[in-house]
Amino acid sequence: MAVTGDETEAGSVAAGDLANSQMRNPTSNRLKAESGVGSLGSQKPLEDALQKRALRLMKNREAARECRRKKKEYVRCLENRVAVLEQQNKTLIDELRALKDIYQHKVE
DNA sequence: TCGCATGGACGTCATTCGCC
DNA sequence: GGCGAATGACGTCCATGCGA
Repeated sequence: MAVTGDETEAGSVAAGDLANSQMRNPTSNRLKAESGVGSLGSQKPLEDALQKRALRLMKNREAARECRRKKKEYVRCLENRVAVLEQQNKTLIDELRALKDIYQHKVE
């Protein structure tokens, strides 16, 4: 466990990640292209596009968190099930051994 | 003590899936 | 078909452990 949930919770983006994402994503250029806003004309469509993008990123960020939480829970459940089944298997093997033993003594 | 390997968590993008 | 939610893939950061 390196980074606790509390440290990076609730929209506090790690500085490195922020820089990273800005480096990788030529967002403003793409938005300009998408919104049809060039060097001239109203800034409104661009603002709308930026706002829409920010909202989408925020929602996706939260969705990703929830997705990871569910995945971890799922894995935990599977691990528990494995433990239970292994125990059952041991018990059944012991039972079988005991029954074989009883049978053997009766035959003799 | 330093450099490296590893693992966990994160954000973003691309894709898939289900609903309208 | 379009749209939003869910998820896989990827790159990054950070903490920790370990050997030189």
